[in-house]
Amino acid sequence: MTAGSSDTSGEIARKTADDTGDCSRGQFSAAEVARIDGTVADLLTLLGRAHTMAILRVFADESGPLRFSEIESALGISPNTLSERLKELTATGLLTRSAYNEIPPRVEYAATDRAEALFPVFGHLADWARSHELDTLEA
Amino acid sequence: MTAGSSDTSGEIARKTADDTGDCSRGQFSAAEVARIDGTVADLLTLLGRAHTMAILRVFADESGPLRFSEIESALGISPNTLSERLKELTATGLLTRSAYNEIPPRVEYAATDRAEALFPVFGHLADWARSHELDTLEA
DNA sequence: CCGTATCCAAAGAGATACTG
DNA sequence: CAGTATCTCTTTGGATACGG
Repeated sequence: MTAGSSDTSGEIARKTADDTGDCSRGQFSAAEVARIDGTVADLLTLLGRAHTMAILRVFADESGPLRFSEIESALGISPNTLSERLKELTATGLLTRSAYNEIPPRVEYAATDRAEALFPVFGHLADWARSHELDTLEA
Repeated sequence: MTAGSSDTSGEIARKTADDTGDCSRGQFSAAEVARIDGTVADLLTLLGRAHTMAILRVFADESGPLRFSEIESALGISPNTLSERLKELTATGLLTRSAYNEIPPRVEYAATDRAEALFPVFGHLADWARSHELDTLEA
């Protein structure tokens, strides 16, 4: 990581002053940009999947570890779907999984700092949605 | 769906209040938050679809109107898929479509201010991806 | 309690051919 | 040139039942 999250915030604050989002371009090689581009696309694909945002929002709301059944009953989704989402989110390092060998067995999921670093972006998206007042977003 | 969640957006904003000094957040009704939440989720679903990010990146790169065949050959995707994405993007107000009755016919697509306002968020996502150096994002 | 296995229905995306 | 019409293959998500 670079000099910490403060420089990221600074870059974010500068925002649209000069152009339309090629703040990553110019100082990075084409391959670098392509790799980051793919990463962002993959992330958006994951976030776009059913219930992923809802799951993350539950974690942002509770700001503490959650158990499988808690999320399941909070969202009302089938266990296999929830299991897949949790696997994906732990695989990308957005959630951690802690299993305790107890009876009854207990497994706790918690949001990582990666996820916490991502939450502000959701805030920016919410700002965007609010300021532009979309109403035709339904396909 | 998502019964029980109240002011999720406000919580997110408070936890990470070090962001770009953007507009006020925290005092919105549950219905308001729910609407914005759905809008953001819909947006992410759209952005997560195949080629959507690539299409928008082409527009961010060229910063000018583009024709159907230009995008088609630039990305190498089938015309029906591209047609769907363009319809979705124009429906959400991210692109405009201008048809000219000429021979040969000419149609130009251009990014709207909504899209331009969205590009910085992509920059934030890129910053996030870079600072956290994801490598396990592939499903 | 925490999942996995299996099956099924629906949506997504590409290839190809064709029209105004 | 700018799409649309089919067709097909794959991916995804849910219901249900069962196992550690």
